[in-house]
Amino acid sequence: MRELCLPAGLQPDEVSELDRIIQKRQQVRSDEYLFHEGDVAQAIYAVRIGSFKSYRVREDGVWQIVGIHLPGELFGMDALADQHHRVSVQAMETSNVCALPLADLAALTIRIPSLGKQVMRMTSRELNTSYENHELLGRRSAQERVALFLCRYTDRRRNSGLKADSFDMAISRQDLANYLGLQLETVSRAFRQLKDNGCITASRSLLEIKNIDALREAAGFCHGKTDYAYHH
Amino acid sequence: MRELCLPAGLQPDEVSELDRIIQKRQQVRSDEYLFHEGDVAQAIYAVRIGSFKSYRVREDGVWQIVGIHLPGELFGMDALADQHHRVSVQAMETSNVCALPLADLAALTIRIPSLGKQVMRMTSRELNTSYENHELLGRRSAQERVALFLCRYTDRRRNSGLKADSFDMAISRQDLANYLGLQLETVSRAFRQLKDNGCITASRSLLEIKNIDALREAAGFCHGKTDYAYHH
DNA sequence: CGGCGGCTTGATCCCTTTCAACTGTTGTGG
DNA sequence: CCACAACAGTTGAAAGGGATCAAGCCGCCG
Repeated sequence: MRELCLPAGLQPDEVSELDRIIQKRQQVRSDEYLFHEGDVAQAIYAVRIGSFKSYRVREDGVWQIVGIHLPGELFGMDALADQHHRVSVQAMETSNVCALPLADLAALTIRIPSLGKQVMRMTSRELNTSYENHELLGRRSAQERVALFLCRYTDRRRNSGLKADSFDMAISRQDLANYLGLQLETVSRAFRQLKDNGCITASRSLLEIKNIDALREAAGFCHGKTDYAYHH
Repeated sequence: MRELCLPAGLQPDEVSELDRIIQKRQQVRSDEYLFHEGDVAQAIYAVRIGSFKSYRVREDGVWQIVGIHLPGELFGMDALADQHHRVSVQAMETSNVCALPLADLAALTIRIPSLGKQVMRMTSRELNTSYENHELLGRRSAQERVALFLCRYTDRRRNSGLKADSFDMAISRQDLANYLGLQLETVSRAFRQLKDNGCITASRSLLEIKNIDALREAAGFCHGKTDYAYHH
């Protein structure tokens, strides 16, 4: 956990205590599930390596990705309302997580109050991300959605300590389209336009940000920055 | 606070203690602000009477409503990540809220651990609502969006102890359209179709649910229920 | 009564979806 | 090691749904 977001704001001895209890680090292969919608919650999870998607499935089988989780981020807090998960979570690549069992969490929170606060902070952050997604889906063209997604995604990668200007997108076009409320063909066309404008280069999975300012412009920013600048 | 959701799960003496501290009940007129995006957070709020909208404003002045808050619900948790609000909140009608000052909250949470858990629960719930909104905006037609909104909205009214089959919509068509990622003309047309199908009757602000099953069908439900059945 | 704002209705246009064909990459088995 | 299958992504053409523009309606308040 040491290098992750969760312990931020804890005392060193508290981190040690946390470390002793959180021994559950699990390796997860691509496409493997951590839990399903409706499951009784066992734990919340911190991403160490890799990335995950949260999604909901309708009765008619249509699914909708509602969240993407990068290293240092927490997920599973959807179950804190009533102990039942309301999304399913699946790895998008070979990944590694820390599980923080809910049983332990309750006890720990009493001994280490700042831990509860930290979980609260991460949940609030996820809420804001979801609000931003609402805004993204609200009234934006296909190209804006894709460009804005890339802006935010690279910012989040940077926050997670990952390469942000040239990297391997673990997210398939299909998943990306789904997340952005578009068809995969539309996403493909948006990528083409962004390539033609010199904003990016992209092969199957390797993505390179060539001109971040042009990308921001395509995302509909007047000027200025993406507002992902949470200070740690 | 007594009749609200927040104290659920607290001991009677804890509720009394909470009651003593939460004296800040404020009356809010329609369109009045509680806080703005960027403000340093003073408190989180519980709706007692009325309703509120959360929204974000882009640099170019375009705004997007991302949340709606009914009696018994909490809002303002967007600021728990870094003490700064990331949405603005405005009353949609004459309303009444309890403010729970963050300064007090920290101290209280230590004395009453279940209070922290309760705030956590309500935040998780808001997160799920936002995920549901993502799903709503993702791949649904205009009519489905409006019908589904009405299903969820009436369910939430019921949970809040309000009349759910015939009531006054505090939300303007403009706001509703914005929330649902549509144009106001499109919402108007969706209403017309739902009226013609006998699902609802609607004048300027009075709304009546005439046939909930037909409404659910228009919302794209195969069968079954809206999944707002959080148990208190 | 008259005018304003919120809402409705109509006509046209445009962007995204849809359907379909094609390309290219990955990986597997002969 | 190559052939070929299978899959992910790209590109094109046509269709449809919502946006946009414009006009009209109606309830409300001065």
